Amino acid sequence: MLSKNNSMESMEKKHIEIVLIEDEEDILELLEYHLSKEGYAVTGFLSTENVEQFLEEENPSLMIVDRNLPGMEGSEFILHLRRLGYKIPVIFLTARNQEGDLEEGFKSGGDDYMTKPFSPKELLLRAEALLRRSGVTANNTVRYKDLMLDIQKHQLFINGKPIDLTNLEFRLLHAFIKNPRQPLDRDFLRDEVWGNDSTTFHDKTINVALNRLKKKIDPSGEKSYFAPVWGIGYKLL
Amino acid sequence: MLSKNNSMESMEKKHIEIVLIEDEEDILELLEYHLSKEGYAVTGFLSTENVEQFLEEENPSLMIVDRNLPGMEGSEFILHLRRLGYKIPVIFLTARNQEGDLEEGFKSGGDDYMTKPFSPKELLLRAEALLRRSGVTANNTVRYKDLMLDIQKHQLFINGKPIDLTNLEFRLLHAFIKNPRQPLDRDFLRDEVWGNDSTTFHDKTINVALNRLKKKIDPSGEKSYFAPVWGIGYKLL
DNA sequence: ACAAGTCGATAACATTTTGGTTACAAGGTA
DNA sequence: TACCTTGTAACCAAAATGTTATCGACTTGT
Repeated sequence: MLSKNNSMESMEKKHIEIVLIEDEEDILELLEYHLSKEGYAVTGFLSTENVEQFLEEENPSLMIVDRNLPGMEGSEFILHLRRLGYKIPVIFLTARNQEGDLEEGFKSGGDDYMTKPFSPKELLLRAEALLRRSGVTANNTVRYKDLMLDIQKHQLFINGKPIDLTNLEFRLLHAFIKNPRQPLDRDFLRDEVWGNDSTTFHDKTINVALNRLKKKIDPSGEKSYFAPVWGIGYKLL
Repeated sequence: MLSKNNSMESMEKKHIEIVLIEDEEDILELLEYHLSKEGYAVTGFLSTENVEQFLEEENPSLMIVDRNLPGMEGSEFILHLRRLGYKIPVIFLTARNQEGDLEEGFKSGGDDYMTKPFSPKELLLRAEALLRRSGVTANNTVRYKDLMLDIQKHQLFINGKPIDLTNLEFRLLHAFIKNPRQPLDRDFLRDEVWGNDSTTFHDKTINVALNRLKKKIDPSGEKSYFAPVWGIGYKLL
């Protein structure tokens, strides 16, 4: 009964990303465990380092941040992010419990504030409430293997590294990622990527376009994302 | 100094309505006092009775509700309101501190939860944070990096230095600051900045307008706030 | 296995599309 | 009128995409 319920929740929340910043490793692991169990996709950090870079690539729905971090203070970091225009919901964690801290946390743009020790259950409830209130923004991304296509940003990431694609290349790759391992024939690609209106459509247009795409996402040719299907078209491996 | 600050805050928040439901009269009065002092328009109730009728007439921005009320339980009442489609933000108050209560409060649609005794200061901070997250913006400035847009004054500040913008330039920059790092396509900008009524809309209108904006906010071109997204539009970096 | 035919890969070149910039015109406002 | 704002047009540059040619690889029939 319980496990069934959990698996159902996993299904629902699978796409919700949460960022966790906490320098005490055991607490970080504990929270990661609880959040993952609920079906959230959790990414943990031991400091604010690298978090900003992460945010440029992903669009997490929530951040849970310790106030007391090595290097940059948690609230300082959030204030910094707010100044940069990030509106992501934030729950602060703190060992201290002085009103000044509380105020600093909220004033720097936090949405909620929990004082250690707290029950994981309460954190989950507060996270859920905050996500509900924020109107959980579904992450508009499509993934395949190490490829990640952010539709909104119109950007491809390979292992987190951004790769610039042209419009045509983007549509082409999108078509393949939507149908992985499927041979896509030339007619389908013409409709899907180019639009079926073109009366004159040269045979080799697709070849050349795919060739350019291949070179851009795998210049050394070591990964071989695509394979030709003779007489039909191509497929994404 | 303090009073001056308070009066300024009052000016800003004057129009924000808060509903308070609390059966202990002394607590009700205490909270009414603190909230009013901050400039909120507070309406207090000793029970859930009549609240629904009140909501039909007014649109308060926040409700602060005791869990333990005569007649109908606070969480039960909020659940009832949620079922009716009310999305108003809710902060629960409770004397008890058992996890079951907490869960019931959040599950019934509450946004935050405070256990008595609590400091009025913390309640104010939490109320403010929740209002901010709900989009009730008492302050009308938008920031992005070193850009600060004062909506009311219709003025841009760069590192505190005022820069005069034309109407069009202001709307354009506002659109971008509201969606930082996102490519905004030409159709979106036409709707958002120009208004979709225009039948004849030249291709280059946006180019020229953005060009003028770029020159005005960064004459030397060293900061590169904007980047073109080929075939799509532009984005604010 | 081999030859012919078909299709894909690739590179070079051509064309089209799109963005940047400037100058000028139309309209509004002090 | 003298400005200021905004739209329009013209031109150029850059980027993206299409076209063509050549080569090589696979398939098939004998």
